[in-house]
Amino acid sequence: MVSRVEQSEETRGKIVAAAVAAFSTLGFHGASTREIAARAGINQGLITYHFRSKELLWRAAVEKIFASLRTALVPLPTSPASDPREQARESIRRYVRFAAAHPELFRLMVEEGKSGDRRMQWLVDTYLRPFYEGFKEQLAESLSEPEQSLEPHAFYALAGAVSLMFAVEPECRRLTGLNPKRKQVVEQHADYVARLFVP
Amino acid sequence: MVSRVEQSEETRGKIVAAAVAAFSTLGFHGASTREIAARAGINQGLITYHFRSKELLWRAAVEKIFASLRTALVPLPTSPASDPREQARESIRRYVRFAAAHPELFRLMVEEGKSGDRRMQWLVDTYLRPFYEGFKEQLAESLSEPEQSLEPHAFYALAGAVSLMFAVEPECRRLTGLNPKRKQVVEQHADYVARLFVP
DNA sequence: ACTTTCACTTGTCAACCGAATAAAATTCCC
DNA sequence: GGGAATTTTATTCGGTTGACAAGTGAAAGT
Repeated sequence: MVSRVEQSEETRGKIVAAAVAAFSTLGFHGASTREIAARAGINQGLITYHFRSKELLWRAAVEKIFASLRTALVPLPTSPASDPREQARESIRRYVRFAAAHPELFRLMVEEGKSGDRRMQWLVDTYLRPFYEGFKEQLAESLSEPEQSLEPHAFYALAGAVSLMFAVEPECRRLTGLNPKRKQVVEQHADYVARLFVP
Repeated sequence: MVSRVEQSEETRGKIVAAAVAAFSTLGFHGASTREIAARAGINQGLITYHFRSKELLWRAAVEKIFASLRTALVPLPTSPASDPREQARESIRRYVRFAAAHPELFRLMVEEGKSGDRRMQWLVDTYLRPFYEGFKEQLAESLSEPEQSLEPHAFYALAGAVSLMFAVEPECRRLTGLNPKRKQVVEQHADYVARLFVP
């Protein structure tokens, strides 16, 4: 962190991290650049300097979220011996672990998916569709069920079942007394959802 | 609609209806009283007049959403001949139909559930917990599975699987080409989720 | 008929926050 | 030490916020 470029990249990183949290919980309009700067512990002017505009910062935040999603779900070295259904279950478990560690993705997708504006369209076309196509392929391989037209239903049912508990973590805590961040709770949810979709 | 009270109640109704839509899509802070008044086609001053404050209007909006949920899920006259598992499936189908007709509930719950503030606590204690307790009872009756500790997982998995597709309707449209509001699509989702949770 | 009540309208206020920019200060690199 | 990249400080101009006070008109009560 001595060099200037490293310092600069660290600053950008702090801003994007704060932006991810702020945009996902407060929405695009609700999250002000001042708020983001405060959370990042940096100066508000730096946001314009590094990202030119709030919208471009938002895109950088979305990029970061999907980058960590790709990292988390990168295909494992397929052990040919194991049951394809068990592989599918493990994929779902990994998705649950990601949703628990990064509730921001679901929050942001719901926040943006409610409206049909330009940002949502960009988000779908740029990041969500590739992910969805990958999901369809994996579903076809692992389960090989003939209900092809059910793909949208399976996709949204899975995403919702996997993520909701972690997206509304404070609510879940108060309602059930369960802390969704505890590793044991995450694993229980992972196993529950995995067996639900791949009995 | 000649009498003064009828007129007044109609106005209150229009305001609350607009508030439900606005709060669920824009959040509490994002929805301004002016915006709500515009959507309701009434004067902004009337909001203060009828509800005293924005917060009390928000509570009225929440009350209205949960009232329609209770109406939609009121227990059917139990036909003793039918399979309890099929009854459970039908309950889930009715929940799906409600989520399709009223995506506002899920949107608002996610919007508020993300934070742990006073509004969320009031919402959980006043409306969500009674609903959750009812859900647990019905689950115990219909399925009588020994996995009691899985209730929170089942609850959130079900709620997410049921509702997400309709909560992000514009996104779903663009991503999949499917219109979640079409009756056929709703029924397909209802059947998919019902069979998923009660095979 | 006449007064009171009440839903409603209009106008306003005082505060606050919005993103973006410009200029000044600091730091690193050569 | 000169110059460039990064960061800070200060400001601009604008718009929006929830709430309220005073005024209007029509229905309700008597």
